[in-house]
Amino acid sequence: MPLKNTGTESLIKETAKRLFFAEGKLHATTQEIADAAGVNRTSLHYYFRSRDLLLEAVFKEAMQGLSLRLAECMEAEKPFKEKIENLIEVFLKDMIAFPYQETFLVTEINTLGKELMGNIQSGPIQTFLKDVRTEMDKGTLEEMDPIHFLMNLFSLLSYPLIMAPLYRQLFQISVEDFAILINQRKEMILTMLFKKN
Amino acid sequence: MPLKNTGTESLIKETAKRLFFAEGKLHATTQEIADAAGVNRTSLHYYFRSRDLLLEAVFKEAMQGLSLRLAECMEAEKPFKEKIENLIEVFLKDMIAFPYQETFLVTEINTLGKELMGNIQSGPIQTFLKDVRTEMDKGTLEEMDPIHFLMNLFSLLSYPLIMAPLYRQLFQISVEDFAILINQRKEMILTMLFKKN
DNA sequence: TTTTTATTTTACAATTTTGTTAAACAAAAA
DNA sequence: TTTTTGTTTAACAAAATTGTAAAATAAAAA
Repeated sequence: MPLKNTGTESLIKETAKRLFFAEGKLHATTQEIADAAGVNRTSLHYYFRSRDLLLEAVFKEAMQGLSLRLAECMEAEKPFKEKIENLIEVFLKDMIAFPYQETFLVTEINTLGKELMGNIQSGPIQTFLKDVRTEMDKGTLEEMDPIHFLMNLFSLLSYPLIMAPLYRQLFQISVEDFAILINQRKEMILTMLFKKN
Repeated sequence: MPLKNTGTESLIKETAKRLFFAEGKLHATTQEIADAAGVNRTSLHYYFRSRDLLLEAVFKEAMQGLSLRLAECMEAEKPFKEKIENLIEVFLKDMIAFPYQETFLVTEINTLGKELMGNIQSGPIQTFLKDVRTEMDKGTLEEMDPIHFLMNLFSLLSYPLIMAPLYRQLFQISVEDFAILINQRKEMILTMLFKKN
């Protein structure tokens, strides 16, 4: 079964991801995607049959990637604090490259429905939540529902990057100065999350 | 000049806001908006001329509202900590009602361009940033760029509500349990932001 | 080489979405 | 009452977007 595999299929998918996740063009048309990929729009139908199926493929891959990244960070064989440090680095890097990935996921869930996401491994997260609880018992973390701890972590990580265009206006700062601020956030988040003493 | 003022114009605008901001239907069509409002689609053109102009109206009003809410919270005649408490209450309430408002604003900025938002009063924010700096000098707040403090505040406030559909899956919790968690966040955010001693 | 097969493109069709024109309607003014 | 004016609707037109069929192309297989 000889596939020529010109790479067009993944080119289209990656281009769609770039438009959706990196550039925030959440309602990009098939034409816009094809143009950005430098291919004929019909190729998009050849490989994905319809726009909806392309979106579904993009959605599922993103979901799977997120799930995998989470699991890898959470199951790493490291002391708790190092795990968190690594997690911050990994997700900060991802958010800088693809700030609108999560936004895409949520809005697609809202429109296409939640059936799409069966791919989530909730196991690693549940065990990690227990690790968080253990740390709280040890006294290294403030007492709270472990879910709050994780939500706080991802809030502090993601939100500023998602809302960058808005906050640059509100705070009247340049793209460069904003980038500097973002680079300071890893350390800052760590001091926010862990107890001082 | 007697206007009959049947309220249709604002009905359309409020319905659009509901779809965009509350239900997260970020690509609602004019037909969907008209149907949701229970009016003929042509009325939408009668009052707003085009879809883009309706979006522009919605965008500008939301931006103005946000700016106003911010200014009112920040300029209030209260001790700093009470200001923050009030701000959390105000914005948490708003985020519960309209979780996708900020998402809408950012994605529209990305597509329609940044020309739209001239309406922002940056003055109140700038003076408030100085207040934050003063509090840090007093020692009630952790030392950091005041912009970080504000970004942290809004991150912790907004992000969990924006990403609720995603996080409910990741954490495997029901809508009800999630709502309970959200209700705990005001107190939790306060203890995260202010120094313990 | 010819044949086969996967891929790409062209041309066209169908559907969806938006926008316009003119008529119908309803309430206040004359 | 009739007239006027603002509002709503119906019917139609235009544009944008998606989808399909078949032809052209190019690379591997025979």
